[in-house]
Amino acid sequence: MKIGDLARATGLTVDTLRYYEDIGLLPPSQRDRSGHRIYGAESLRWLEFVGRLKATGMGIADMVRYAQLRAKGPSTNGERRRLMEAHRAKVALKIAELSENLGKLDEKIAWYRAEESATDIAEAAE
Amino acid sequence: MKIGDLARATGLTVDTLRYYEDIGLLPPSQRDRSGHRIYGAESLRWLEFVGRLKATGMGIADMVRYAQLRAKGPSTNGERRRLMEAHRAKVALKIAELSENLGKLDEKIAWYRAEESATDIAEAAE
DNA sequence: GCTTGACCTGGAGTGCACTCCAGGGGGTAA
DNA sequence: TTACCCCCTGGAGTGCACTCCAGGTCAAGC
Repeated sequence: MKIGDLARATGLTVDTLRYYEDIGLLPPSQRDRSGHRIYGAESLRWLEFVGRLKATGMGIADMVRYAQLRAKGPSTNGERRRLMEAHRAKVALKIAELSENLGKLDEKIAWYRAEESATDIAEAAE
Repeated sequence: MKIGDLARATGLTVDTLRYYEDIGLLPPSQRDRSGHRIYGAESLRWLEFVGRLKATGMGIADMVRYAQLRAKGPSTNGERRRLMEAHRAKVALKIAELSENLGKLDEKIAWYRAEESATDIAEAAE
């Protein structure tokens, strides 16, 4: 799989993939004899995982830290688990915050609806 | 209330408040005779609302749009309600996405725990 | 009367996460 | 063989949301 294929498969751009490699978020890939990057299925799986971390609000620096531990092998499992647990707690908090704010938004929308009804009635009475 | 008081009350910085005024997110305030900004309780309430929009991922440009409609008065109620409804839908989607990813994180954590248990057992057998 | 602290303005600088560009090479299809 | 598309590198540029700074005014406390 060449970089363009991986880009299509992940929804990222070719530029983003090269950027991820630069900063150490994507391990340096194999190259074919003309210097083009070649990727396997494991790159796709890793980027899907990275996408989930990103979707849950993890910053690049933290993801790179995780990637570095992963590159060191199974001896870092404990530390990686602790990172995931800490991140899980943040995500749970974020969900709680969003849910609370969703309630406030609903109140606001209900208020607007009530205002509009009041206006409609006032207009109907004219 | 002076700008420093409002900053303390909202948790924003003085710089951020002046920036919000510059871009039209905070209506221009009254000034005292030496040119210092003076705010009332309604500024605090507005900024709390803005904070909720921000916490739910609304960008500055959209918040400014909403602020402009608000400044135009009740005739824009319908449009403001529609903006809130559109935003509510995005927030609900975001919550669903986060919840799904929380599940995946839990699976990952469970996997690490299982690996660690396996390692413990192997070590105990040595 | 002088220092201190909060405030003012306009503009430059920061951090993040990309995104784009110039200048060049390689493989294949008409 | 020429046109086209994808790939390469190093480096500059972008958009967002602030954040900081220089140089200055003003009111209050010691």
